Amino acid sequence: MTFGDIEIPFWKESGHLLRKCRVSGLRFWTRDEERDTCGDTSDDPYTFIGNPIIEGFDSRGKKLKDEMREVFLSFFEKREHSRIDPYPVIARWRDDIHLTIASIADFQPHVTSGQVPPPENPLTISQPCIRLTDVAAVGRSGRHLSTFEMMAHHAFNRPKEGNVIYWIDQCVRFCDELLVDTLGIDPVSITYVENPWSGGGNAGPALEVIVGGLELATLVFMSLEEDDSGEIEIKGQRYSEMDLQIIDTGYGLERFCWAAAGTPTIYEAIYPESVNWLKKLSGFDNILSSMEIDVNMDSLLGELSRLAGILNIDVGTDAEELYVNLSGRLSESGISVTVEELKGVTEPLSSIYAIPDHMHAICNMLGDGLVPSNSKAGYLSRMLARRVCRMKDSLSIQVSLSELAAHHMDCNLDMSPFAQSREGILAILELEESRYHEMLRKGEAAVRTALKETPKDSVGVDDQTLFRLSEERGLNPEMVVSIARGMGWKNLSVRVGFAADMAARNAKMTKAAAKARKKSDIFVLGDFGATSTDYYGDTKSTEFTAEVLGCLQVSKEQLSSLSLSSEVRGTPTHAIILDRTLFYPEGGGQLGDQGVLQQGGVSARVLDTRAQNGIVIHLTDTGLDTGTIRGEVDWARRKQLMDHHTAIHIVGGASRELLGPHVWQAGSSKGARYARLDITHYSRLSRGELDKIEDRANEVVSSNPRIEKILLDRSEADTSFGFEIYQGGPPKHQEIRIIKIGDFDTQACGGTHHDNAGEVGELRIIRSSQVQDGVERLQVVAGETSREHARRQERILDEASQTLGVQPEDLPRAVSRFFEEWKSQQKKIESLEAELVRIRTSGGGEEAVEVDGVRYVLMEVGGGQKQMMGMLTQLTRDHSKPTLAVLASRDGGGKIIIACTEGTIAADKHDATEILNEIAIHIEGGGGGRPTMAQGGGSNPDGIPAALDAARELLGL
RNA sequence: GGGCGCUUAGCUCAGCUUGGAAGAGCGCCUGGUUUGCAACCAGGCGGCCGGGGGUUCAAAUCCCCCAGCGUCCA
Repeated sequence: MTFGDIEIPFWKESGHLLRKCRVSGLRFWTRDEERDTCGDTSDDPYTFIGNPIIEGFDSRGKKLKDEMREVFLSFFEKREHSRIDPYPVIARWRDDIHLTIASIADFQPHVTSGQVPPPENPLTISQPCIRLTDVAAVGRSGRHLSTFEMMAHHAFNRPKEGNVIYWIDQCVRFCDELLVDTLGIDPVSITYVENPWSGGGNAGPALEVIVGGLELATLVFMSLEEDDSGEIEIKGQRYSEMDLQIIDTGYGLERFCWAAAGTPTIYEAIYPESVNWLKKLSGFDNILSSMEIDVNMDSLLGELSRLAGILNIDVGTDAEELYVNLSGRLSESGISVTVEELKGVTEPLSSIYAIPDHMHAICNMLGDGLVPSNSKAGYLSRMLARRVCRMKDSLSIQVSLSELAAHHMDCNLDMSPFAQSREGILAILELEESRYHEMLRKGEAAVRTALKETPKDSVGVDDQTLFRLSEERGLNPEMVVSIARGMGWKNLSVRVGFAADMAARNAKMTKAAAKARKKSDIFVLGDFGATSTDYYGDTKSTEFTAEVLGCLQVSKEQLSSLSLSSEVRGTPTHAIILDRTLFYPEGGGQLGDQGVLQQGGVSARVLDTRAQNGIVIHLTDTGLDTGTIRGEVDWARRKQLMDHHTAIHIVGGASRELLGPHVWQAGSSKGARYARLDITHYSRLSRGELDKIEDRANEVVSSNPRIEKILLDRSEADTSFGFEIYQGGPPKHQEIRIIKIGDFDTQACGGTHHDNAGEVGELRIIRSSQVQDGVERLQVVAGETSREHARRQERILDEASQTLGVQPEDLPRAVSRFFEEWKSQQKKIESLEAELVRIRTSGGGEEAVEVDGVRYVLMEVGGGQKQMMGMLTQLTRDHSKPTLAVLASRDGGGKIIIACTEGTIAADKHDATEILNEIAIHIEGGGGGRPTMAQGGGSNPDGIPAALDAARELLGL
């Protein structure tokens, strides 16, 4: 028996036969003696369209989903599974993915690695998931969705400890019983296909459950983990058995609904209200009747679904290519439509189908408190919102994005589990749509500029231009072409294959970027045990004795990878490891402690403190021997760090309270001199809003609530406080340290905090800036730093107002008056200079000599380059007086400008650049320009007369 | 997290590749034309070319840093 083969008693008991698929070559189990394909191949059409394979469900849409979900969950509840609530679609407990992509994602990595026990065992859940990898196929394929619910039953077994809930045989029995007995599916139509699964560091045998050409579920028996010395090899990676053996199943709720509804596409089964509404709004029926296609619509759509499912639409698949393909395949099935007709029907239809799917994803994401942004998870929601905007534009639908959302929430969503309010979602989407329109508006100018060199009758745009417009301006090729057509490039189109090339280009760039990424431990720490972290015991104690376990030299490479903060004074030479410490190592955005370690007569300054794998590293300026030391933490600095850290929690809580549940911590940093907090928010913050947050935060400080520090088990922390506690990022340990500031704010945090909020004293939000779209950075000072900040501000004001001789409160008015005066004086100087130029050049002067019809003016003048330019213009503008002018000034190291009247005999006879190059040596400089106008400068102003003499000589004057 | 782009007149943007007197359209002001409006004609006002450093005789233009804004990918 090879890996992936599944031999269980159930097969025999239930009359299943083992077959090998003649198309895919995979082994599968079936009750159908005649069957020779596994069910999920290009030879297995959907059989349920117009002919549901699951009976007894008359409803559609949300009601159908609710009923189907309930059947599933209660089925497993009756079989000893505990039902648990779904997790958010934003996977904030993980740092490797942004979105929840499967039910098992809820339990990765902490539960699946065995660190933390599952919340229930066995359990059943229906987890909303979002996957954007196939987003281009949504609406086109008839079955792809970006948002779906993965219904699941999970069991976590520890066979080595004799703790087995159930394994493969029982799992398949549950599945089969659900499909046949509860949902009434014809047992003969079910196939179980063996197809081992691997991903995310784990692997195991798996069964795909296929009915009517549709994969309804996947049963994964996760039993292996990556291990380079493991015995089992899958796809080039070696694996070994892991202690935890996990039943990981996934039943596609929407697919069950589709199979029960038998509609032409999955979208009509789950979003019927939205599809009908959008059809009406876009006048889709009129489009159809005007085309006079002689084909039954439902059978065309059913056929399209079937074919699209088989034709394997991937990201980057070219729509054009697909159409040609589809049209060909349709005619094989006896449906005759041209590519153009097909497009006319399916282009609008694919948008009508995709919009509700995308809205579902958007509402779920925003409901979980996500803020659209231009990076990370926020970007995903923006991308979907922009796709919807484009699609509704192409359908010429006159409703706003937020109206679409309102309709979607009314028909398809239960808003009660969400953190974000309905109004909040609508407000965010209105902003998103206005941003989209702003981008389009700016895009027009970008397209015009980019196509400047392109002839109006071109049929294509070069690839580079399209790549750039897409990456820099957010204009995809179709948008570029449609904008350009509106501006006169009537024949433009996107070349076939471009979309695929662009996807390939992105994939290549991503791959290159991923290669560059790498992170590793800075210090080699060998066998040192974890340091006892005594700083948690009493955050106020500063003196301790400890044993030196080791002392390492700090190398140059280590120093540079440490990237020390600017608050570190001096350069660490040694890394000292103790058995216990009161020095808090940099972590959770709080900088490391400083202080001294004393041993006998030797005193080592601790410049910074770090931690690596639980071992605290004291970075010092002197080495110490093994033995006892006495340590002292710099209390003034620690107090300031604690002030800032506690203040940041309070400001975060106040922001969330005042701005809304979408406010999450996106990063933070706490030093002794200042602290900053990055929060997610969808618009810039006004000073007024900052004041309100500051006031609220100070209110909390002065009400002086107790700050509790609670140690909890991971799963206990999750259930009692929710994911909101992970503001600082995904938890990394099984034991969670909770910082609870009265009833005001609760967060998981490893930092040092006061025991009472009042110890912060006072805090101020100095300013806010935007880190990226959707993330605001608040600069906070607290305690002594806050007072120091106020004093510094006053000093600045005093200094400035003394210089101007005004009272500080008059400063703004005085400054703007001075600025205005300065500008108008600049104007006056300019006009006076022009006047001077007129005077100096009007007479022609004694410097002017006329030879052979050319007037020569050589003179030394005062003033700068600009003034000389003005003179030259005066001298050489008059075509009736051909002139060669050489002006020189001692300004700034010496300047020479030479010009002749263009288009006259003066220009024919002389080359200004040549003359300049000949004479510039006298001022030790150089220069250049056009034959009719040259300018240069040098570093020897006293050479000016010599230069002018040289010019006279050169010109034979 | 990894890229790319933008910042020039009140507004929308050229100019930057290849350094050499800061531009266009719209708006605004004055005058003309018109019964009036719209339109048109002539003229004018309006610029720390985002900030700081560097290279250069010379920087809106080339290089570096900072700030603000936009955008793509994961």
